[in-house]
Amino acid sequence: MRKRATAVEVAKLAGVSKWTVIRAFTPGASITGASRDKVFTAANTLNYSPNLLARSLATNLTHQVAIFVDDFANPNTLPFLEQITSDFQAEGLVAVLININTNFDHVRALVAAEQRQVDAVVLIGTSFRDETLNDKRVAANLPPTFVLGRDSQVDDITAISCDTGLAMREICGHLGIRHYQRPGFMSGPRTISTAVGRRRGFVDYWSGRSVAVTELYADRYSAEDGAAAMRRYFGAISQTSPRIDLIMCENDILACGAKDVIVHEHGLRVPADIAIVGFDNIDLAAAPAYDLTTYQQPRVEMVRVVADMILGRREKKSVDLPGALILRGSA
Amino acid sequence: MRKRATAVEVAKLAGVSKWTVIRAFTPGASITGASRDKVFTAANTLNYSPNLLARSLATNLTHQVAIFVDDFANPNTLPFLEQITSDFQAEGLVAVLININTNFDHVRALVAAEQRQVDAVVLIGTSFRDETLNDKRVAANLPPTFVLGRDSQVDDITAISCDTGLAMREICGHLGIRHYQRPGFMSGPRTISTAVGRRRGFVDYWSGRSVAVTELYADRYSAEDGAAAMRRYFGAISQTSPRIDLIMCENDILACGAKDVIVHEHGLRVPADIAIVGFDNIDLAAAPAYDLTTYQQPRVEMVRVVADMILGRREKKSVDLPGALILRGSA
DNA sequence: GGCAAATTTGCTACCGGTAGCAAAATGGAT
DNA sequence: ATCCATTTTGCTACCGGTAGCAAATTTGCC
Repeated sequence: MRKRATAVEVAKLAGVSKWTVIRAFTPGASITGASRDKVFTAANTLNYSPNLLARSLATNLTHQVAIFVDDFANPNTLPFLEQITSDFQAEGLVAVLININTNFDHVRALVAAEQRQVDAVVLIGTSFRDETLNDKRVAANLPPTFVLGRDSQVDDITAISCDTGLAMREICGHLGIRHYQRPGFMSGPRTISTAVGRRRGFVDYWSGRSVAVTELYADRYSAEDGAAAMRRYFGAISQTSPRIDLIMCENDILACGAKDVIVHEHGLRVPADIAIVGFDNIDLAAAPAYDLTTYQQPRVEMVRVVADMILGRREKKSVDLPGALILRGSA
Repeated sequence: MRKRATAVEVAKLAGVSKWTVIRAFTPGASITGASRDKVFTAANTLNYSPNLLARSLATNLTHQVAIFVDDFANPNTLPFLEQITSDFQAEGLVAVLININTNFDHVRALVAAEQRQVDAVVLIGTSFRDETLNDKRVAANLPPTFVLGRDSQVDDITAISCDTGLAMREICGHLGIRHYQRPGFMSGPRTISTAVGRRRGFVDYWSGRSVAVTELYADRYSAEDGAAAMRRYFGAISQTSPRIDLIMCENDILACGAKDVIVHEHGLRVPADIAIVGFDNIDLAAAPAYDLTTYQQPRVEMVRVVADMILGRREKKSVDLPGALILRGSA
């Protein structure tokens, strides 16, 4: 790799001082058209553009945002990444993607993010344990931090999420009309608060009508784990007890796994024997094979809100945004 | 956000010079255990860790790698991102995710990457136009650049890909045994060279046996576009002409779209009426609803090779790595 | 043309590290 | 205790920008 030209070299070629070069590249700086032109032609021949590393060091602003993802199994992650990178780039921000896994825990990730002086941290993915957010080292010295698509119990962390209460009222309102009798809810790992929010909304609706909800738990958010949870349920119920006639899943990928087992392993009809509802509206949910009734998070708005908060155009304050019920054949 | 402590502040607290602090944080530096301890306790109370921005500026090494993605519709992107971030983080590298789209073209992306002084650029996703790789501005001043999962016609760009020739021989060998007669191949946009590689391998196999291959083209890599291409095919053939009995798709997501149309819109049986083969082995391909015979790219090895090349542990030279045929019910 | 005001340009100091040399401290042998 | 070799520590200069002040230049006005 050839060494990049610096402002000093451009200055020499253009016959000005390096500060004039800098000014030519600083919008709104005080500089005459003539010198700007001289600088630009020189910069062009040398293929110069300012070194953002040096700029960041001096300004204490990197325009880099760390995106923490711990849920690569969930296809919903990808459209969120697309939306984030696209919106951020339009604002001059760049996304540093950090994978939280067993080899690289949240503490290492936070240290890495801080060391690179990111302007903000955005957590996406549902599997963050609550303890993660409560970690002392987290609270200590953190750039502005946001969680997408789940609640935050931690003051310093701003949650931008889908209005779960509203979502569940809309979903259950629709289901109620269909007169389902024996609802079940499948959530992911028990410690995780997204689950809590969605499950609570669902359970509350039914307990308001004195109906108990059967609870299923998947180990992680993946189709296989959703299928496994469903199999455990079928294995546990006796022929005597009445089967659930409706399963609401915490997200689509669990719902897909559940549907695979319901249809292909038990030959049941959806929604006649068991209705299924998911959450997130992943691409797969629209496939004829799944045809899932689900709920679309307001992804575009959520990301815009985060961007606005990072750029200081909007107060950092947790918000719930309304999503949209997507009616399909499964419920 | 509280201001981070600097080496000078730690030095003051520890009663040493800032260079001693730096040395305490430099593996292999010449420093006594005693002063290292003093420094570490001081650093601990101040929550200090070195500013990597400043380090990068001084060393001309950022340990940041730009990942260019232009194919967020393809679910295969996500496991690649997972593998890359995971492997890179283990090596002390960090991934800067850059979304190439109509608002942010490859030239802007390259400028952004250069300005941030990334150590390398990795292109993933299939939709990069060949012109992208040939762009003059690209060749000019580029950090080491790699393409994952496709060929490179450009010398400066190292291609790490799945051995397409081998893959097609394995796939077609399996198909040949089943005695399919009228093969079709569905590829993505015509300009893209991944398609060329896979299609050529497939077409060559059949032309070796004097069988013509019907060619279908999808506009982009998504299930919808795969479905649309399939519909166009069904719309175009007359009842008289014999239908294809096998469709090989350039990747799984196209294959899924194709299967949806074949099964749900035309009521045909897979593989009895039409066999389907995909490529990539995305999660979805394993779902009972799709049950797709496909080909697994050697993702882990590919990413390790890229990491080795970036870190200078291996010569930068295009390689083809062997993948694995995944036999399922669709062919 | 002269002069004050406004604009443009150049300058020093700084962001927080690193490289590599010089000075100081330590250790071992006599 | 002395001397020399070795290790440790401190220092200057630098990476490529930015901030903000001072000097130089241009402009507007009479």
